[in-house]
Amino acid sequence: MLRFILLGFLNYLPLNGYQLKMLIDQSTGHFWHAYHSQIYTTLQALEDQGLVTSQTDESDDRLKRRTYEITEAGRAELRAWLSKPMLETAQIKDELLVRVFFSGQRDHADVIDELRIQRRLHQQQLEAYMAIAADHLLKVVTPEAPPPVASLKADSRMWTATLDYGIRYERMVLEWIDNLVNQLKA
Amino acid sequence: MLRFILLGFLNYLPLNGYQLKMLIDQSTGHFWHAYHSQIYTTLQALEDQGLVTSQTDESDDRLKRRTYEITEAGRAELRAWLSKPMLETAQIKDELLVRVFFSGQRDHADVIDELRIQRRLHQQQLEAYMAIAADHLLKVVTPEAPPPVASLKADSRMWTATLDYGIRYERMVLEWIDNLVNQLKA
DNA sequence: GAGGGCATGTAAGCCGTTACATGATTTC
DNA sequence: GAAATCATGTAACGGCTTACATGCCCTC
Repeated sequence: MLRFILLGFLNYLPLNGYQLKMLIDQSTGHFWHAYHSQIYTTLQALEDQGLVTSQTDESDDRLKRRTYEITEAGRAELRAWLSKPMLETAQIKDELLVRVFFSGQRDHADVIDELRIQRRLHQQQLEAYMAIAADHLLKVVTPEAPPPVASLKADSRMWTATLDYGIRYERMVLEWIDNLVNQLKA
Repeated sequence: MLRFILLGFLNYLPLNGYQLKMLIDQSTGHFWHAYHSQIYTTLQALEDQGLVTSQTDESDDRLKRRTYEITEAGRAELRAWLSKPMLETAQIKDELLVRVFFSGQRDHADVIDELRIQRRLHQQQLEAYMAIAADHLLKVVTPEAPPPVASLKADSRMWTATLDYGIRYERMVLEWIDNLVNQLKA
């Protein structure tokens, strides 16, 4: 999965591993996070498969900075992946729900405490999402240059859609927690 | 994680691997699924650690049926896990969101088609959740006997809470998809 | 006797997590 | 000169997925 995220970003412009990590943390990481270790190894794998090329920037400094560029094969791979629609839904994996499921015999007060911790965290996440301006992402991808791709507007709309998902998700969780806490207090 | 799910169920009553698989599929599997291969190997690991014991039923047939029972150490392990509250939120991992994120350059019609497939699947899941009566789970766990644990009522409430989560989640996703489809059509 | 449900296992491989490890540049 | 940020890697491990493999029992 991460391979497609990397190809997806490199499809916009050449980037190094560190920049990819930053981009992911601020965008796709909210629904598919990755550690830098995995990013570097996956980039290596993509290069071995000829889907990206890399070059060390010798020009301006002695920093071992490696910039990755997508190849035509890489773009084809990305397009092929996108063209095959998902036919199942994503599986939820949420430890909190497992904990709640088996919390029947726990002290209600303890369960409520835990739910309140979660509530605070989700509240923070909601606020973080709402603070992200829609065009913020545009700025991240294109620091001080005009868009390298013709219509980043269509992309921007999709980015906003995933942000919208995050907001709806966090609101839903907050409502669920509030509802459950109230029930447990009664 | 699966270890705690297994301990959680075995904390109610002794079960074999197959029964655990069935129970998971119908309950916790909605937020933490598991393949039978992992269930059997994890049960073996739990036994090696003295958290469960097993015995082959020789009594009535030649079927190699192995029933697992939780030990006192197992109950302690489960209690210890439950008593330590989660301090982070679960990470979402949703391929659909990754796909949407990078779908800016795709044909809108194709994206809409894909979203409609997802809509149908989520609609079905929502209906499945709503069809599950709250006491259904009670029946699954205690087929034709009185509850082995004093108050399964408290547990039942928690099970219902996770089911409620599922319903809220599916509704949220449906609304998000409808909203996005409408936007893409405009 | 064919198919579906009951029942249990092994093994390879992939992906992701955690930890270890290093070093330059920039800012206070 | 200390701390934060930029920048890149390796390695061990654990958990999950996929595939392979087997065999009984019951119903049609």
